[in-house]
Amino acid sequence: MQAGSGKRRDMKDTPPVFSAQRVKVLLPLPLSGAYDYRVPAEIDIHPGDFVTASLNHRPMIGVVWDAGEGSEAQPVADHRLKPITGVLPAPPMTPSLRRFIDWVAAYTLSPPGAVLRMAMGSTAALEPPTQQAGWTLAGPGSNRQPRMTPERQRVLAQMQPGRVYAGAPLAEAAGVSLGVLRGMADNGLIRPALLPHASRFNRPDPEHPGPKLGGAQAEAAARLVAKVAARQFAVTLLTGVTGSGKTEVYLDAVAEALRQGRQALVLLPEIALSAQWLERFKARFGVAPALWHSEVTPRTRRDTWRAVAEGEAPVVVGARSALFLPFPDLGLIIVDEEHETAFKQEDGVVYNARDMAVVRARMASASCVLVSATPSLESLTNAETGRYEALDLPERHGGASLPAVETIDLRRTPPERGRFLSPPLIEAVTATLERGEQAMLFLNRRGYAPLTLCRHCGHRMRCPNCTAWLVEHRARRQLQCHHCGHAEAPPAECPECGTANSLVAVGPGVERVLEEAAAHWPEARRLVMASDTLPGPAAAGMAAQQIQDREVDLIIGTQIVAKGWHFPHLTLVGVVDADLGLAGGDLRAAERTVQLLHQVAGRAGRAEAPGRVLLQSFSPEHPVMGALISGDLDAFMAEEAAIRRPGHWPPFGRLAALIVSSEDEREADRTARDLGLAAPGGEGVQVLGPAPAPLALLRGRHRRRLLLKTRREVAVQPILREWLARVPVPNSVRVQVDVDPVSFL
DNA sequence: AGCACGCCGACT
DNA sequence: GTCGGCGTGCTC
Repeated sequence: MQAGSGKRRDMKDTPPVFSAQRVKVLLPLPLSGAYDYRVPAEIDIHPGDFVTASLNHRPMIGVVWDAGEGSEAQPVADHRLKPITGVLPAPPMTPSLRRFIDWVAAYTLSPPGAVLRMAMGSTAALEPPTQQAGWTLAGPGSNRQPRMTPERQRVLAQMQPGRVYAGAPLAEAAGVSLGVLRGMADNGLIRPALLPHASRFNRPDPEHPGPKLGGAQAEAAARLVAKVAARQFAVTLLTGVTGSGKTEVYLDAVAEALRQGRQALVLLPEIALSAQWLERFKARFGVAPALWHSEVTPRTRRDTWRAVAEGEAPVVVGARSALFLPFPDLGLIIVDEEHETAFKQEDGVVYNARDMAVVRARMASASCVLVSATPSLESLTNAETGRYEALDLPERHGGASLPAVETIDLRRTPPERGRFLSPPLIEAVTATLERGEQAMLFLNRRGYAPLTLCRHCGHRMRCPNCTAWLVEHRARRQLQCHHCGHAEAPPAECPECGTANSLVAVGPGVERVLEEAAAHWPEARRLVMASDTLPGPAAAGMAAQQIQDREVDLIIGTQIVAKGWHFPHLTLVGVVDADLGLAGGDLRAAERTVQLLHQVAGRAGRAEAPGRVLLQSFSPEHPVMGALISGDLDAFMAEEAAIRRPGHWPPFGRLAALIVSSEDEREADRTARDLGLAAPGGEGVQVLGPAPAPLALLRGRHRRRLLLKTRREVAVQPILREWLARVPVPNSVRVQVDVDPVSFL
């Protein structure tokens, strides 16, 4: 064929998917849409290609996007178009992922480029893979006769012709130093070579002998396997009490995805705390899966992204951002602990990974499984209406019984003054420790005390940047704000009235419970589990191991102890403040408290010994306590539904929040008021606010909230778009849109 | 996201 | 007189 103009003629003859000379390129920046670029004649372009082009005289990597339906209001004139400068040697982004990005952008009202940025992992991932240097046998051709030492012989014994070996493992296997290898190369015994594209991702073996599944488990697993084998979009809600073996059931579905030659993604709310989960995966498949979360190093990140795109990583376990990885053929998405609010991303693109997982599965014709012992009302409602299939595992695996839950009425049996453990709880812990069993005290509050107060003038130590008290961390001799980074040393005298030694700690945190525990049980080996005492996955995994190995008698922990750990020797859980999550006007406060405390309770008594759970409460008659005592969460959730349905609160209606924030309080107020005056209305549409956000001051920004509430059948996005377009927002003010808010802060 | 362009304080 | 502070605004 001819080159040059001939090539151009060929391109013009191809079906006009989009113009031969002009393509839309989406750049990973928060721009309003894709930009047009010129395609040079010598470059072959396809939708989804990763391309380089310059933006504002800077080289950028973007993705060739499909031609939009409507043209831009003012398209850039042909002669002003910049050219595409190259196509990167990476697998093109699949139509399924491109549609997903567009969908998420439209749903969350985010610029598509901001969503694309999440899907690009890092731009370094798009460069060709690095190749590692190694050694191979020199083979015939060298007629020299180098000296053959025992070291050198051991090296040669490790090597087969035609294979390339990495230096360090080879030297180690032969029991020699790297210098020996270098010397052998100098003598022509071996020569340097590039290692083949290293696959650091082992292929999990679906037929690896895993744990045997019981009757109900086997049945549920068969249902999930059938769904995956159908290669169609479907959503299943898998529920079952703690210890019923949900993980093993859905790992069977993962195995089926592997047999189908498709990929599987497992989303966990906090991957950093998943050491025990990974062990179960290895027990089932023989190898570890690929990991994806914010703490993965850039190098591994890049290799993982690449391996996913090339189909080399068949199973990925990750945090919510893994949802945007470039799977070429995704067959299954598992969302474990689907009720967890950690799936909601609150900054940048505000999205809920649990909900978006369903969307991604739909676009990939994949199966999606939502898993929880305490499912959200959203998912339960979807199961009830038949949108999701419901599968339930009713019993604890291996015949273990659920723990007995009781309340301790703090009005009748209060702790001693200035203490937080009531006599019945102290007695129960003592008895448990005397039997040689483990006990746990749960309090969802880090630090020593949530409030520091001047007993002389009543001054409270508060954060200069946020509407929040400073939390005392006594071990670090600090007062910390848990919302921004602010920390200061505890002052010797009250900053307000100047009285010395007048500041007192009010209320408990885990550190203070530890102090009290040390006084009651000085002999017990105590361990605090909180996000600030267990920095990172390794520390959390080690702590769990210590507990399993009975090197700890008493665990004192915040909510991280609720996260799916298996503590076989733990028989007593004491909840220091069961009322804690119920304060504040949050729509989901009761639901979340039940979920959290039920999960904590589930840590007790998993093995042979039955468990006992004691809830310290000032309102033991509260429905939340009733639900925990009876264990009938279904009835509790039905009651929640009955409360929310008449007012069209989620999931029986839709919500979107507007957070107006500015460093200038008056500007924030004015914009919030303008938005309120321009509020949309009509059938089934209501706007609440503006009102100061519960954190009216956060990181130095004044915040106001408006809430759009609509009937379920109303789409909120067009309403929001028109609303925001009507109101001018000054540059100093930011308006953040949160569709389906889960937090009311 | 960068990186320019733009108007007001302390230096050779 | 300039060097430079980072506030607004554009990038096909």
